[in-house]
Amino acid sequence: MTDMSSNSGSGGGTTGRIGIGLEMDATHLKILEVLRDNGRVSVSALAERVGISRANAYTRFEALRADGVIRRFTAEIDHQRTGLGIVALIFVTVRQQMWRQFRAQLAQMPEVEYCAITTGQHDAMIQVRMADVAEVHAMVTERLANIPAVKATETVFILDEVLRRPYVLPSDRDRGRGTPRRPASSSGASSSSSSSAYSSAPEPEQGQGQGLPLGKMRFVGAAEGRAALRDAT
Amino acid sequence: MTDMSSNSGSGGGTTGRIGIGLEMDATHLKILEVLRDNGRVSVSALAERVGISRANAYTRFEALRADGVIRRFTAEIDHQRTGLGIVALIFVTVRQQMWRQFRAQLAQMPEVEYCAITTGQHDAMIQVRMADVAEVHAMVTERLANIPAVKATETVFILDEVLRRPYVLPSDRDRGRGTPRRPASSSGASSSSSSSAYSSAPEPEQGQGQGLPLGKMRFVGAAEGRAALRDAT
DNA sequence: GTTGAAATTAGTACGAA
DNA sequence: TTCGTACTAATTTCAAC
Repeated sequence: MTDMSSNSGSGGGTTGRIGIGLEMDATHLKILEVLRDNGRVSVSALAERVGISRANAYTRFEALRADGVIRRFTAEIDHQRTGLGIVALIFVTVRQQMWRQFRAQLAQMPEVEYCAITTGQHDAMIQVRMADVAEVHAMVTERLANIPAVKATETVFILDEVLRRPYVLPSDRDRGRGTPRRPASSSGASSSSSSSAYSSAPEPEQGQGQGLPLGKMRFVGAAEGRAALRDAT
Repeated sequence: MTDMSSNSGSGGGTTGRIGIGLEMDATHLKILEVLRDNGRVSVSALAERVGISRANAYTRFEALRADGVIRRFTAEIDHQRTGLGIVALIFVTVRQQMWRQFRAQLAQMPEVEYCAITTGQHDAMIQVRMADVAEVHAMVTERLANIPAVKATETVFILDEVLRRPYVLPSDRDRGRGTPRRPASSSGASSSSSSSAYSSAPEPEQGQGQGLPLGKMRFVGAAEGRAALRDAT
């Protein structure tokens, strides 16, 4: 369920083109904010909290839903309680031109909570939630390994989930600290946007000092990482 | 908001102890299933879909909420439409014994959607959602770099989010394929559980054949990865 | 885009199985 | 525990402003 491959005919999905058919004004964002914290509020209460009339709230609520800005409503649950307390990230290297098969196989695995195509050393990251560590091992070696599209995997375990917000909104950054970067509205993307591969090699462990801003930072592009995997792994 | 550090006094958060104060039977799981797909269903409709009386549905619904199995209800939104179409993963190496500070700084960053402490090469993974690539760059170099607890970062971009399920339930695996691993109920964890660090060095790029199940798989433990980072990076 | 009233539905409290 | 029913309170819908 919830197959998000709609925004990706073949490759680049995350290229911003916002506000198709619905102008995202401040009121709409405020509605989303309320709905993020409490997805079960009545539209009446929603109207009150946002500061608009009920009829207006109904109209906007339905518009957001119909336009697809709101995909669905869901419950956030405590996975410890349901017995799926082990979380793991599986980084997958996919054989080229077998993406379609990889995607198809993925849809058959209900224990996968999240899967994203990434730049960098690996091609995809999968997040799974399991009852214990042995199950993760079984999943990786028995199920993922049997997919021909999967060339290699690398698994790390999540020891603690520090932060888990339902989602981020453009209006959030205006609150955090005094860093309002963008007006958060209107049309096209701004400033520099060299689509995805963003590489800049760092100095190899120089200084190790306290607060050196740059130099310790790495933006791993697709080509660089894949070469490194071939040589060093 | 939504600080999940409650289940982690210091380190190991994801160690399963389920069903405290509430017996998770099949009915409860079915309720969660319905609520995952539609968090706004009325309790009446919920009762009908689960196959119990309304009174019972109210009781169980409230019990799940009060017991913390259901944390909150939220809306799933289309980030393209809100103007935050760029997603990035930032892998962070944290200076030892500066975790508390790292966590505190993280709470101050509203653009962070998810943060998990991981085993492997890095110490933590942060997921951010931004308007464009430049913003990610600014966030990493200007904000993360200024946190003394942050020793190094590695950023990859998400090209496409293939799958994004609200959450996984134990009952899901019984549907996917014929692999019902566990009865999904009752008390303690089972079988082998060597808490977290799970290491097993692979053959260094042998064969590269089509369907070799093992050997291509890597379980990266904490110690191994950190040593590799110190030497090779 | 807003307010007000009717119709419907949701939430609560009880007793019975 | 769970179910069924009746009562109360709220929400949604629809109208006119």
